[in-house]
Amino acid sequence: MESGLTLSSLSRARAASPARKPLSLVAFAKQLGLSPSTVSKAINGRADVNAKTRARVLEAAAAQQFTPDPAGRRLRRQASDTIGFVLSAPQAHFAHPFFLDMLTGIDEALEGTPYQTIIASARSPEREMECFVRLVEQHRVDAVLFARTRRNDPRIAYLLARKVPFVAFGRSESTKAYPCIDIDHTVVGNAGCARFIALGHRRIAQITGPSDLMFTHHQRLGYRQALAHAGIAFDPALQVEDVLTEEGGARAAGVLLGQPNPPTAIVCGHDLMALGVMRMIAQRGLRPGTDVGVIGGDNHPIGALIDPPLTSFTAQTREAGRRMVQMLMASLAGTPAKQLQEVWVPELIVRSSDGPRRPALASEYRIATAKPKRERSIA
Amino acid sequence: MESGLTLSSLSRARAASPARKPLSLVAFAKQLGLSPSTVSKAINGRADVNAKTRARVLEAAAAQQFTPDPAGRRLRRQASDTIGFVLSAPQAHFAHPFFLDMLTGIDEALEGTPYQTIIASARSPEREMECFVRLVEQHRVDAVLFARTRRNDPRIAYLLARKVPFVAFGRSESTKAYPCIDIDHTVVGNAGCARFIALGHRRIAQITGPSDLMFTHHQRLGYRQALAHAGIAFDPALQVEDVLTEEGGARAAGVLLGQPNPPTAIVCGHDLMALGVMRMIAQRGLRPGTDVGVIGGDNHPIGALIDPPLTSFTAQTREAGRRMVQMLMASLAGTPAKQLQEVWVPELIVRSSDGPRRPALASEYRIATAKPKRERSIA
DNA sequence: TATCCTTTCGAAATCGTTTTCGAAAACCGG
DNA sequence: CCGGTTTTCGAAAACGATTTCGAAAGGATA
Repeated sequence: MESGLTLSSLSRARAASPARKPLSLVAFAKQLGLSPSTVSKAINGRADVNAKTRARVLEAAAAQQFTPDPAGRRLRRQASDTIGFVLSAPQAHFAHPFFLDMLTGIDEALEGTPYQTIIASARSPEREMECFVRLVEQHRVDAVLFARTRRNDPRIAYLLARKVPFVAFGRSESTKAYPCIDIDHTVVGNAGCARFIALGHRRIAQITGPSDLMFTHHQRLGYRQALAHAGIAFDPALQVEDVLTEEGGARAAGVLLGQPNPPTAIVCGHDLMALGVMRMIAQRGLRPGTDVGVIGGDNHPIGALIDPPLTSFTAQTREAGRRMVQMLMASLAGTPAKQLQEVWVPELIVRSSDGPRRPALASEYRIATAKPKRERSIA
Repeated sequence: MESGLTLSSLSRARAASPARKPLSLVAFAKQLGLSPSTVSKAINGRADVNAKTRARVLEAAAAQQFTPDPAGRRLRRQASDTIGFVLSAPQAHFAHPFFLDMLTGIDEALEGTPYQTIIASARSPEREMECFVRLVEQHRVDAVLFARTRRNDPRIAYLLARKVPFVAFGRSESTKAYPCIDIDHTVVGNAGCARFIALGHRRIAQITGPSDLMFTHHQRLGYRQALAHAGIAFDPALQVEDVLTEEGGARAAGVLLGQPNPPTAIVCGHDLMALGVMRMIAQRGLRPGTDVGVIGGDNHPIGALIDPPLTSFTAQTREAGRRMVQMLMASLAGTPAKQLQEVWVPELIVRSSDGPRRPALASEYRIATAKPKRERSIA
C-alpha cells in the first residue's frame, strides 16, 4: 500500500474533493470597479495608489474576508512565503520541550505576516544535509531556521554558499558572519562549576553532550575557565561526554563514580542528562544533592518536579524562537549579518540539587514535595 | 519595529536576496527534445506517454535533480499540496512529547509525497476555530490533521460542513462519520481500575482532564464500567477532573486525599497529572505506590525514570501520526469515511507505582534506580 | 491498400497574482 | 490659460506548471 502512493495516484485523487470556489482578485476588483492591478497594489501597500482608494479596497477586503490566493502570489513573486524549520533527529529529544517551545515562539512571531512555517525532520544527523538541500533546491522555502549548531557546521556553509537567508540558534566556528542567536553556554559551564567551588567542592566533574556541538563546546570551555580561575588543576578524567539523553547521562555518571577518586559534584550540560546522572548516583548508593551535587543546563520543566529539585539554568527557548523570526525579517530586509548576532546570558536557577541537602517539606518521600521557594528565574 | 513589518516592506525585502535560477520544466523539456506537456505527463505518471519516453524523462530528472517548481504546480492544480497540523494550546503541554511525536510520525509518512506539513498553533482553546478558518479560507492547506477532540467538537462540524478533508486523532459525538484514529481510552479507565481491584483495593479514585475532551470522557466511562463489573458502588466524590498538567494532578489529589475516607488508589488519565498526584501523595506524608497506588495513562517517557516508576498505558503517538497520513491519502483518493476509522487498544505498561512497594535496587534513594524489569510494552 | 482504432505527442489555454510601463488626470506656478 | 510635473490608474506581460484537445503516427482488420 505504501508503495502505491505514487505521485499520479495522488494527483488524480485531488479531483475527488470538491470545494466552493473562492473570490479571486479579478472578481473582487470588478466588484469594486477597479482594475486588478490597483487592488493588488492597494493591498500590498504600494505607493502609487490614492489613499482614499486604498482605504476603500482594504475595507472591502476586510468585510469580505478577501485574501489574495497565495498560489498566484507565489508564482509571480518567485517566493514561497515559507520558512523551513528543521528538527534534528527528533527521536533523540523525544521528551524535551526544546523544539516545540521554539516552534511555538516562531509561530507567534510569524502571526500577521504572509509567511508560514513548514517543519522538516532529519531522520538522523547524517541525513541532516539532505533535508536542507531538498528544502532549498526544490524551492519549498525562502529561508531556514534551525538549531543545535556544530563547531564546524556543514549546514551553515551550505546555506551561506547557496545564499539562502537563515537564522541559526547557536554560533559556530564559521569564519563568515551569519545571523544567529545563542545562549552563552560558557556561563553554564563556568557558573555551574564556580558555584560548586563556592560551596567548598574541589573535585568537580562535567558531563556534556558530544563536543562537536557548539553549545557543548562552550560548556566545556566555561568549566575549565572556572577551574582555572579557582586555581584547581584540570583533570581530563573528570570531563566526559555522551549522547544527549537520560541514558547518556547515567552512563557518563557511572564512568565518573567508578573512578578511584570520584567527584563530589557534577555539572551537566543538559537537564535530561542530569536526570540520568541523579539516577546513577542513587543507584550507586549515594544521595544526589547531598553526597554528590548536580547542576543541569537548560531548565527542563521536569527539573522542578523531581527530588531533589534540579538546579539549572534558564533557557528562554520560546523567546529565542520569536527573536529568530524578527532577525530573519531584518536579514531579508537587508540588515547585514554582523548586526544580527545576539548572545543571551543564561541565569542560574537555584533549587536543591546543587548543595548539601536542605530539609525537604516531606522528607520521607521520593517525589518532590513542592516548588522550591528559592527558585529564581529571570524576568 | 514589530508594527513596521508590513506586507509591503516584506515584499520589497525579498528582492534583496538573490539566488541562482533553477531549471524550469520548459528548459528541461527542451534539453530532452520533448514538449513540456509530455515531460509533465511523464513525471506525473499519466497514461498517454510511451514507456520508453517516460523512462528517459525520469532518468534525466533524477540525474539532474529536476523537480517541477511547486509554485506553478499549485497554481494550475488549485491545490496547495500542504497539510495543516494544528497544535492546540501548546503552552499547556510544554513538557509533553505528544505533539512532537505525532509531528514526527506525520513527517515520516509524508516523505516522498509532494505534500508538506505546516504547523499552526492555536493561542488558546477559544481561538482554535480561528486557526482552522484561517488555514482553510486562505487556501493554505488541502487538508487538516489535529488531535485532542472534544465530545462536541466545533472543528469537526466546521471541516465537515466546509468539505475539507481531514483526519482527527480522537473520536467525538459527531453524528456524521469522519476519518479518525483513536486510542480506546475506556481501556485506560477500565483496565487501570480493574488492576487496582485485582490488587485488593476497594476505594479507588480517578483523576482526569476536563471531561469535555473525548478521551477523558472515555476514561471516565471505563472507570465506571470497571467498578460496576466488580460490584463496587460508584462514588462521585472519587471522580475528579482538573487541567491536564502536573499542577492539575496535584490539586485534584489534594482534594481526594483531604476527604474523610480517602482513596487507597488513584487511576489517572494523563501521566503529567499522575506525576502531580504522586507529588501530592508524598507531600501528605504518604508513599506513592505503597500507601496509595497510582496508574498513569499515556506513557510519558519520564514515567520510567521517576521513583517509583509509573505504571501507565502505551500511547503509540508516532505510529498514530503515520497512520493518520495514510488515512488522509486514502480519504483523498475517495475511500469513504466509514472505512477510515480505527480504534487502537492501549496496553498496560506495568512498572511499580500501581501496587505495594517492591524492594528497590537502591532503596535508600529518591531517584529511580533502573528501568524496571517487569516493564512490558506492546510489539 | 483503405479504413478505423489506438497510441503517443505537442500547441495552446489556463490557474491568480504582481509588476512594468504608459496614459490620463490632476495639480502647479507663472 | 499653458507647459510641465506629479498622482493615480489600468492594460498587458510575465511567473511555471498542468490539462485539454487535436493531430500524427503506428497497428490491426477487412
